[in-house]
Amino acid sequence: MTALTHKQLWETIADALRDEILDGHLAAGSRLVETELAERFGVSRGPVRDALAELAREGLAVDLPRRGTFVSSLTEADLDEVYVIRRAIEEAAVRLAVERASEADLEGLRGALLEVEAAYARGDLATAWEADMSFHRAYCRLSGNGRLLALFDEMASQTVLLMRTALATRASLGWTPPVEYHRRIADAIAARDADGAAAAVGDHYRYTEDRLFASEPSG
Amino acid sequence: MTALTHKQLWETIADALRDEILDGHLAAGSRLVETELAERFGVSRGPVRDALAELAREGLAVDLPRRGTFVSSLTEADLDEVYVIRRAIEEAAVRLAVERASEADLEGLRGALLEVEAAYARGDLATAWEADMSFHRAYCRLSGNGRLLALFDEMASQTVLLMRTALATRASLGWTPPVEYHRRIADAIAARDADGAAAAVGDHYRYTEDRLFASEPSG
DNA sequence: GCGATGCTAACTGTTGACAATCGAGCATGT
DNA sequence: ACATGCTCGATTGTCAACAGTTAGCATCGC
Repeated sequence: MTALTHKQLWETIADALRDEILDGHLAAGSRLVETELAERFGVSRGPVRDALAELAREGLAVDLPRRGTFVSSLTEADLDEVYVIRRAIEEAAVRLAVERASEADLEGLRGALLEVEAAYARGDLATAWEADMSFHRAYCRLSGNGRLLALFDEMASQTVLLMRTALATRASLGWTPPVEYHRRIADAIAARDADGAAAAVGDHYRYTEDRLFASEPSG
Repeated sequence: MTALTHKQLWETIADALRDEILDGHLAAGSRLVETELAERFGVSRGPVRDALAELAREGLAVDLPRRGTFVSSLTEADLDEVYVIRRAIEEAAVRLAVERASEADLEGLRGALLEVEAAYARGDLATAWEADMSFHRAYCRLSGNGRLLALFDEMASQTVLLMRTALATRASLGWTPPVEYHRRIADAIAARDADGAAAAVGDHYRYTEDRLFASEPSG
């Protein structure tokens, strides 16, 4: 807690609180008192205030006016909501990407795809997840729609957020990398096949949601 | 500027600034100095700070760390971006609405539709616009996806925001109410026809975007 | 004359204190 | 015993001042 070069102070506070909430150290419904937190972090209430606002924006906390801020509980339904939105915006994204992507863009997309496959192949789940997200982000960027990309980023962070809750165990159980879907998406974009790309994205998410929600991993 | 019962102080400040920006009194690129604004509104820098953060979230201003806040310029491209996203999430919304809507829900949807048509019929553009938005919001609510609804609300406010800029004149020129599309959407949902509903939403937005962007309103 | 360096002014990020507001608990009246 | 009103404590919303940083400019050296 010493250096803190430039990375907005309240951002680091938000990170710390986010970790505590997701790790279960702060139970759902707990009160987040500005004064307490300010003292605990050794700062004033200003940055704490901003951090709480950020958490509220992310859905991790809820702010009752004149009452205080409380940590909200996240369930599987939340993750389902996020996936529905991701599917919708990514289908739109690939349709635009098909029209706008240059050859260099397509090359970059293939590169991202290879990274995902390589990471999965050598069993490096951590980087595989990151590369996975980067791949999705890549074609969202190719859409040329800044707001769409920002939206994806928001939903992506929500995804990793929700994955870190109780769902984490369950999600990691029956997980099989959706690499083939990724390849289908990339190929369809390269072939300038909008419908095919959108369908591939749809199949990707149907597959993922089935893995996560449909059946209990009781075997 | 006296009463201000409870409606968050910074919200009224944000409203005032938003108006000034959209009315052109604050040119794009202008600096929004916290101290100045605080003095102008007769408050401290705290609420002003929150108001500027809100404007930044809305995309009306951009915040450079340690530099200040500047009003950003909005173009037709922004409105196009918003419509792309609205179409994507509303297509997803109607698909969900088809599965979840009760008979009472469908009745409410038809009611909203009638309000839109009535307002358009008697030439009351102002309420027609509001009713129009309410209709769209209605089926987004029926999706049962809270995040999706929140997203729609955000995009809806962005729409009215962008409509108030220079686009306002242009938009109001060649405008023809897309009532038939509304009816198609409502009917498809009532018929539990997911593909039809999504297609209707798609056609609606294709029509709207054509009206707005495709051709200059040069007669 | 031109580039680098140090200064200055302005603005943001942060701080600790003050005031307004809300909920809980208690006293009081019925 | 129950409802009602009041007071008190706790907590947020707000404020004015301080410190750190950045951009712009003048000065100095080459």
